Amino acid sequence: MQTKPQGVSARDTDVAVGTRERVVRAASRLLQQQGYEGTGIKLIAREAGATLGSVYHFFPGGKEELAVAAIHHGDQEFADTLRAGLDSADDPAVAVENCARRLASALRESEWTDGCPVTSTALETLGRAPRIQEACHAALRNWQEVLAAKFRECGFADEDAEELACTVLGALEGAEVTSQVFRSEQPLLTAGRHLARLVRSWS
Amino acid sequence: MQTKPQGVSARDTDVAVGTRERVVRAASRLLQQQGYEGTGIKLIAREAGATLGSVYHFFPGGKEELAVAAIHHGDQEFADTLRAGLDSADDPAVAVENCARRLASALRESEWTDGCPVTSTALETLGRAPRIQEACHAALRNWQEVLAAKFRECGFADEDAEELACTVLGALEGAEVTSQVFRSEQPLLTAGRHLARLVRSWS
DNA sequence: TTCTGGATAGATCGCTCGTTCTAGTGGCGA
DNA sequence: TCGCCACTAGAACGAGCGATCTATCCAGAA
Repeated sequence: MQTKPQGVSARDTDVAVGTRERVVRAASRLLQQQGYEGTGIKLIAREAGATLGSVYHFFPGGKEELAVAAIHHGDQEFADTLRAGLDSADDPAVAVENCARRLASALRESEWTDGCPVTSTALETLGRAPRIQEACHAALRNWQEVLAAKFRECGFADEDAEELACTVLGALEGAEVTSQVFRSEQPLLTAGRHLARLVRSWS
Repeated sequence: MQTKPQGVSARDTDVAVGTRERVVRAASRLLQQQGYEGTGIKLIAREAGATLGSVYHFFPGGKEELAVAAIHHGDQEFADTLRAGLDSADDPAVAVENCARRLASALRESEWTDGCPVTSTALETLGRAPRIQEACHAALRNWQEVLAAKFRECGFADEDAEELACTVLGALEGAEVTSQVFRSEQPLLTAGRHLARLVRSWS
């Protein structure tokens, strides 16, 4: 058990949350915003209200092990967001469009910084950090499965559901990047509308 | 005028190409593969068969100025790829699917490393390097315009063409990232098929 | 031939990186 | 009460970063 966190004014300080969890949350947020190479361990520790010693105590594998844990965290968080959006409507086309709308709102509210939690890290570490790649792969698979489950529930054949989930997730991610660069909700909202049209073309 | 490049065995060495161009090409490739923070100026110089002095001679603005030039280079290269793919068929749906196929082949042949030349850099520098963001923004706009022109040629209304171009580009980029992480052509090929279906839904 | 300035060359600077190391703290079971 | 151990704390290390600097090279103008 950690002693009480007496960090002064760190952004992720939360008295009810243990040091390890605070570090993972800070790492997840910073990786999302600045990527793997651009994020230093010392900054993560400072933002989490922890010290370097604590970070290496919980993650003896260093930066790579911490990144893997952070990606798993972002994985589950994004999956929850996705599920919440999909549950907002029975019709799969409407549900997908609602997902896009929610992502757009969240993006604008974060000043266009909080996009997909793994894209940046995944691209930077391609072919150079297998553990991290594996975590990113698992995250994408997980999100595709969340989408595929919704489509199957709505009567899509297994293969159609799987493939559609792959395309919808990819399109949402691509539109999210576009929205971030353009600093506009429009690309995500347009993608949502077009994806709804695509989904409807099966019925 | 530069003297003859006498770099020994650098990858981008090409006797017919000036030092500045070799540096830009190497920078573009490395930014694409490892992102902005992960790519050192010294490595760029080495890969280009140039020295640090030459790099700072041509790019007194340092790493940021070099990155902007590299992104403009990747911008035009990718636009050419896109145009070539779109010119391969009159039917816009077939053309888009062909684009996806070509991107998938190129990706596999590069061992899944050569994806979109700006995504990684764009995400890493969000809100922290305005010049670079501007270059990425211009690149995305340029590629969207290439797609929109094709759609207009094929009889789409201006607004439909613009919006469809936005979604198609985003979907291709997202599918490309997915293909890179999965080390498989399938996500790009599936996205191509679905995008063709979407395009056809207008006719 | 001499001069000039674009281009090359690489040593060097201050800084930050990821990591390691030792010391210290405090709650809890024996 | 004592000892243990999970945890905190931060100084220190070598390596590599981006950037600066001086020295040199060499084609073509004068």
